[in-house]
Amino acid sequence: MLLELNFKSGKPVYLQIVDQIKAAAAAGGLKPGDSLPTIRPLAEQLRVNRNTVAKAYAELESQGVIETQAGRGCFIKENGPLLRKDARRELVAHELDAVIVQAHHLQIEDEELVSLLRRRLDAFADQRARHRHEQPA
Amino acid sequence: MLLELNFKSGKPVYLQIVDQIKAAAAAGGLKPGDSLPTIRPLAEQLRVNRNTVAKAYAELESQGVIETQAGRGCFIKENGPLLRKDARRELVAHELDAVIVQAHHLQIEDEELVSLLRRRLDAFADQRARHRHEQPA
Amino acid sequence: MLLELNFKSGKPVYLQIVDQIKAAAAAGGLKPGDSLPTIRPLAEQLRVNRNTVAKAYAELESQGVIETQAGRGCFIKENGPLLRKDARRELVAHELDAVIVQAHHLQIEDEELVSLLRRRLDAFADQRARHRHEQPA
Amino acid sequence: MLLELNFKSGKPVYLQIVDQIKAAAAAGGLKPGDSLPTIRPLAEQLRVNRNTVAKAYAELESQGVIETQAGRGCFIKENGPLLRKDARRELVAHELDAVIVQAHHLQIEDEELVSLLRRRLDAFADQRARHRHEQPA
DNA sequence: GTGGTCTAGACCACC
DNA sequence: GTGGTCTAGACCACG
Repeated sequence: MLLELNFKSGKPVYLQIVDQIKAAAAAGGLKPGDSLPTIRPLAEQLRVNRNTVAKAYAELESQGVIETQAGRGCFIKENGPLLRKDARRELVAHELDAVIVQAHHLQIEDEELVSLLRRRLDAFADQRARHRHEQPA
Repeated sequence: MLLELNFKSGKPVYLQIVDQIKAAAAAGGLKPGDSLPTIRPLAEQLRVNRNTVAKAYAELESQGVIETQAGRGCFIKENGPLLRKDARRELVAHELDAVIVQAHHLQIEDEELVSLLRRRLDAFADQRARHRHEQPA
Repeated sequence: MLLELNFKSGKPVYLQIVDQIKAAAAAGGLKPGDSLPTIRPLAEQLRVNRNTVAKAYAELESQGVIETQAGRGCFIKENGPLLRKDARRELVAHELDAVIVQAHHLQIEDEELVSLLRRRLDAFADQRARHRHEQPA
Repeated sequence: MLLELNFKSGKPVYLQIVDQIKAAAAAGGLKPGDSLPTIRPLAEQLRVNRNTVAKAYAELESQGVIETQAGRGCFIKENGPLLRKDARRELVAHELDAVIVQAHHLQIEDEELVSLLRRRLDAFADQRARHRHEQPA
């Protein structure tokens, strides 16, 4: 688990933490049940205030990505599907629309966008496979 | 020129204006020399504070997309530097990664994501076709 | 909108705010679109730090009860059902179980519990009716 | 004497123990003079740190519910003040209100809530019947 | 004016 | 040791 922060990006630090942990979970680097680094040491390592990390973890918990047990630590959650399929698809569709607009600005053809998506999906799948291989549990 | 604002997206309103105008310029809806609506009527139409539109125009000018001629109005400039293909692809790839992570957390399969993308692309194409039909100009 | 805090209850202040606003919304005292008191004045009135109120509002937003528009204020949301029926029922069932256990301890018969629930539901319905009557919009 | 802990509820574990023992005492499941399980086996059975059970027992003693006799064990004391019916009903009514608010936000109809309560009551009754059958003691 | 982020430091409850 | 709450005060982006 390696987090990299960019203090100049304008993106809130706590959100950078949130997104990187979500990405690690999605890529298989963090599996359900895994424990996250505890707040204080992580804050120290990242040269950030304790509360900033705490806010990131709180956000992750409210998004249902992790589970925090006061006095024990924070853990990656088993993911139970809470939203109904339609709602989930709509959320993603909304994000896709933003990408499409952006791609259109940048004069990237529709078919190229699709193939780009396939390539990135493959990259993620590879990562997950590698993680499975490294820690066959 | 039709701007659509989303007040709930969290994305700053002035940036939505900036991006949509840039998009229209990139897509050919606005051509070099075309005049933009003046601040006051546009603000009224969008139900937005005049400062917000002014800020958007200022941002566009500082990015070299438009040119304001005091007392006359604002005009689209000759198009600025277009990024190299690789760079543009990388930008979009980065955005796609974020969507992929999100889709994974929402337990949406890879293939479903691809088909969702295709469907949204089709929807956009339809829209464009309809616009061309309405304003054959 | 009148909030009353109990600083000795052990219950976090920000949660007291959250619960009272949720209750007001459920009882009809706050309707979709209504604006909430802004953070700073409310904090002053409640003799609480600004951040405490902000945390309460953030929690309300993440629960989908309110909508915050930076620079404008916070508003009660139109409620769109996000979770699917099953999941919602399960959440409530879980809370009911806790009450049942408690009632059982206190030697309150099943039938009495049901009639107690009916009485409280009626009380809420009355409140809502009164609010509708006071502000027939 | 059957204790059920919920590690995810946010409610401190030691308080869950305290409340359930108080409840059992109030309901007559534990009578004055009855002995409580000793700390170590109970901690083992509940999969909890011994300190947690010890803290619960200390709390119970300080509340005058139990009495610890060094070297012998812990016993239920002559009963403290049993709450009047009204007071007990009010406690439960207060908890029901919280559930009603929650149900309202989840858009669950009043009648559905009542039927949900009935269903959960039945489930509990079934459980009790099964327990009686298994341990006819 | 609004809300949002971050820091710093104190205190608490829990395990 | 863990996470959670609250305070106080600074700075920023937005309208």
